[in-house]
Amino acid sequence: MSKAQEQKARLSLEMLEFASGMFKMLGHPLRLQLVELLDLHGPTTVNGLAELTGQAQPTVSLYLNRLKGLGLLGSRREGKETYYFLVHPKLPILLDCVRDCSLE
Amino acid sequence: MSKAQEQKARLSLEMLEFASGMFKMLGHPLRLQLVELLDLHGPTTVNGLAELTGQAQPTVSLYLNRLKGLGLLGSRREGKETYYFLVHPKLPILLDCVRDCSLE
DNA sequence: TAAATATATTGACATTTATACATATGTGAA
DNA sequence: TTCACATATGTATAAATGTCAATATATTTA
Repeated sequence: MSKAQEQKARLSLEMLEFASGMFKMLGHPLRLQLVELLDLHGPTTVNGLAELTGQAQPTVSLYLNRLKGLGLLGSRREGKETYYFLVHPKLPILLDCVRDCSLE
Repeated sequence: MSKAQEQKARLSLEMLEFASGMFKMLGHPLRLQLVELLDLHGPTTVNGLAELTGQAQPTVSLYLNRLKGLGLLGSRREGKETYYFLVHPKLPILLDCVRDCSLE
């Protein structure tokens, strides 16, 4: 089977569940903004993101944890601070899609 | 400003609202499956999609209308049947992202 | 150990959303 | 107009989610 045919194979129900879960997680303005800011600024602390978004710290922390739980983000602790960063390889592509849309 | 810099401009709150609304709409297994099937098969009737997904007709009709309302799908009536089809230009790109993920 | 700072967790409430079912609307053929 | 079929809409209940305040945990410094 050629590569093009492979790419157009029908998605399994399992994959649909997984992918829709991803989209659902991005289907919230603040969560999408957090991902976008991490794409622009690289690893950032919870308070840094709270200031950039103007949201309360517990709210930001909660969403960052949920994004991490789904495999979209990672985190590392440095002293008192926790830096979050993108880990899922497709996120920059999705964000570029969104940026393209905003230019049209 | 270079094209690369344009592409990395920070998204407006308006755009974040709009884009997260799109992702939210795709954040449901059946809605994502409907979009995927329309990408694979081209324009398809409501009953056709109900059979392909195994879901009840009212459920499929409801979701198709919501996808259309957000500008992701279009429809045309031919006699008794209504054909739905993709209209948003970024959907095939997003679906290819998902298909790529399922191969890794 | 105590205090200060950064982050994570919990609980309560309102709102939204999913789901299933019944039914209404619209179309073409008899 | 009446019937049969395709689609759309409405309703009710259950489940999931957002939001925010209070509080707990963890780390560093005094």
